[in-house]
Amino acid sequence: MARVIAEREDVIPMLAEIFRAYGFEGASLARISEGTKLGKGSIYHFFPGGKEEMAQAVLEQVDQWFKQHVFDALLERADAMEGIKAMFDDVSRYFLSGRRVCLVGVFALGNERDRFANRVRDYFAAWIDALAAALVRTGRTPQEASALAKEVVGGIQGALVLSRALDQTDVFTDILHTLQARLLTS
Amino acid sequence: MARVIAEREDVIPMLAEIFRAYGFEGASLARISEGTKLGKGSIYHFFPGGKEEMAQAVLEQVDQWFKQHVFDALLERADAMEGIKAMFDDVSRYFLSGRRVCLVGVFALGNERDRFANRVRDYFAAWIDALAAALVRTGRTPQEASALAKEVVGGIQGALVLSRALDQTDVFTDILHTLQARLLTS
DNA sequence: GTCTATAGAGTGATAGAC
DNA sequence: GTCTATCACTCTATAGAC
Repeated sequence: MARVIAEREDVIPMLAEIFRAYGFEGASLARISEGTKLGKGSIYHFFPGGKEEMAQAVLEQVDQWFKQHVFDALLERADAMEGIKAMFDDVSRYFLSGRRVCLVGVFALGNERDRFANRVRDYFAAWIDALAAALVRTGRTPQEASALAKEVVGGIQGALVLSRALDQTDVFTDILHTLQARLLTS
Repeated sequence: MARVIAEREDVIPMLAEIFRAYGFEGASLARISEGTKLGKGSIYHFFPGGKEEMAQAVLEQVDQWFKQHVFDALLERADAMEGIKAMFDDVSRYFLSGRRVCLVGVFALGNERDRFANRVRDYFAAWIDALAAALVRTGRTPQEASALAKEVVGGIQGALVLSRALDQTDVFTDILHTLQARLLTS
């Protein structure tokens, strides 16, 4: 038995979905073992630090995904408006039009926040900074840009809460369209 | 020995803070016992249905608070604008300027949502409907009013996520001011 | 033999229910 | 307080690639 069936990298997305669904405390090793189809031995082989290390790895991967797909487009695209449009497209796809929640948002609301405070803060700070920088390039003042960026990033998190609460994905897409329209006009 | 130290009604607000802080699964009986200064026996005397009944009682009380303070002001004040202003004041006070999270929002994001789906849905639906009705009375079309109400209620939830993530209460109050300004002008 | 990925019995602690 | 189930985690034992 036992040759390479999975690698650490392959396990992280599965862990992400489990932490998303159950939070940090609710993600029991039984659920993780079931969700990854891995025995405890394999799990602790990949993550000797236990659940803490698993969550760190997941947050790290979320960070990297947003950095590559969202933040870099906002910061580096020659046309800032195009970068902002790309952000909304990527975010809508990433959150499956509201059916998937934001792991960092879930952690921010729970007592997990204290344990992962730096990562949670940095994730949102990086997003707000990147969006604000793009908005400055569209002609906003830094003050306007910062306030708008916070409103939009917060609005996206709220849209996730609301669409899940009402169980209507169109609430998520409607709010995202409204937010996008506010950034691209005036 | 054993005289009435607490009543069921007195326990509910304490339970609310525990569920807020730890979520449904994270609110262990040990934490509940410690937070309420009640033995397990007393807890099960008040809530024979266990944690499920405790959470239902808490959600019920949250519903009633919002109905009395927020929804009724929105629906019944002669001056709809005044009702909207009162909503923002009450909400800002209720959430302690962002330091306290929304219990229903926390439940909406977690797998608790399925267990309490009706209550979670009804809470947000009632809020959105009451705000939209007030906005119609300020001269908006029903379509505008509904979209704006969803954006604002979602925006408040997002402001809670963001202010906790960044650990800055002024993010919450800033976003609420922006949302309020959007409703009271144009 | 060594190394890595696997499975899972077994640990004490703690869970919720009563 | 007592119950059983489950918790996170440890440890031993395996199989196959070098």
